Amino acid sequence: MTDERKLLLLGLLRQTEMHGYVLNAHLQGMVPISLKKPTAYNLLERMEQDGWVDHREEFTGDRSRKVYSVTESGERAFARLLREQLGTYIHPELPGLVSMSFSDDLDASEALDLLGKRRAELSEYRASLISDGESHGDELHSGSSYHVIEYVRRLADLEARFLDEVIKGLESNI
Amino acid sequence: MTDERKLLLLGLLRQTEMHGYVLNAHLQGMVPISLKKPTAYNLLERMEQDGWVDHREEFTGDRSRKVYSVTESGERAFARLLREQLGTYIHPELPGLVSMSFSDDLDASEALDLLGKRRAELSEYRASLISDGESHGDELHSGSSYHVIEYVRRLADLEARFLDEVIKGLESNI
DNA sequence: ATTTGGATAGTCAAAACTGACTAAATGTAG
DNA sequence: CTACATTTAGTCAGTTTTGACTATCCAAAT
Repeated sequence: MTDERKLLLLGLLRQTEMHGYVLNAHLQGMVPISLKKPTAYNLLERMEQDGWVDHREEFTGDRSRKVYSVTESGERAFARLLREQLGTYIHPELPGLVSMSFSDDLDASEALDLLGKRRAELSEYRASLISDGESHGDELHSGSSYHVIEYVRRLADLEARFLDEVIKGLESNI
Repeated sequence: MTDERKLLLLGLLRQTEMHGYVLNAHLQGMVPISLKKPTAYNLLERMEQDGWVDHREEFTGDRSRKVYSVTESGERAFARLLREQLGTYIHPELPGLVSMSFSDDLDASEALDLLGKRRAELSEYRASLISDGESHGDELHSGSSYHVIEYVRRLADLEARFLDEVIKGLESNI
């Protein structure tokens, strides 16, 4: 997923130049993709080597920070990556299904307990999506973002229904 | 996701001892999780170092293969991992959403083209799930597997609806 | 009998990712 | 004003993952 991460960084930097830490702040809690701090710094370095981004040193008081911005070449790379990725379907990995597949190796009552815990965690996550309401994530808010946010919600609901069905199935043969 | 991969390998080996290549055959096309050959070999090695699995050399004609099986300690590890993972919700990464979020940086007609291509690829994937019908993946077929398979289908349908909505949205403001 | 092509079995070097760490600046409670 | 916690900014070493490669075996075609 390197390319998707690069696209994300370029897309954010294109809107506002910023330094690594701010970028990171934007990334924490960004729903669709995970990009940890060290990865972000690493990608910035590599994109700088490729001439996609550029940085100037900024001094706040004594301390220097690297403020990154996108170059011409980076703009072209952004467009290319965007085209590439927009036109390609990649099907998501679904963590947690393996254990579910083996759940019959536990006795039903214990499996139920555990799935109940999982279900609670899912509810919590789902709730965090609701409470965000419209104010979610400031970034990525042009046009189709509404659809994206709605999609993330529906996916959570689908997961919930799925879990509930599995739980019901287990309950019936306890 | 190392732990989930380990759980998968242990779960398969518990059912039938086998050597790396067979394992790999089972893994290719297994829907929920991706586990490439070198990763599988690497995990087997590490789990052997931890005493979770064991192997004997088997000679077919001239050639030797390592046939792996799960040890006592591996059984315990399996149970522990299973409990851990069954009781934990991990929310999936959703590749492809970043580019969708930036789709407005292309003009609508081009974005539509590209999303059309993506949509076609999704359809193809969805169709491959249907055609598998009941015969899918032999492994992981106890109890809740029906739910898992059904869930994978519904997810694909949700993705399709989502894409269609985005496409419709773009069409309306072309 | 030999070449060709695919299935089988695995290895390795390189890339990608992240947990844990450092260290400076900035509050902030006493 | 000073000790302590928190935020800001970044680095690094280690683990994990994988693309690409090697090499053997078998079956069928030539």
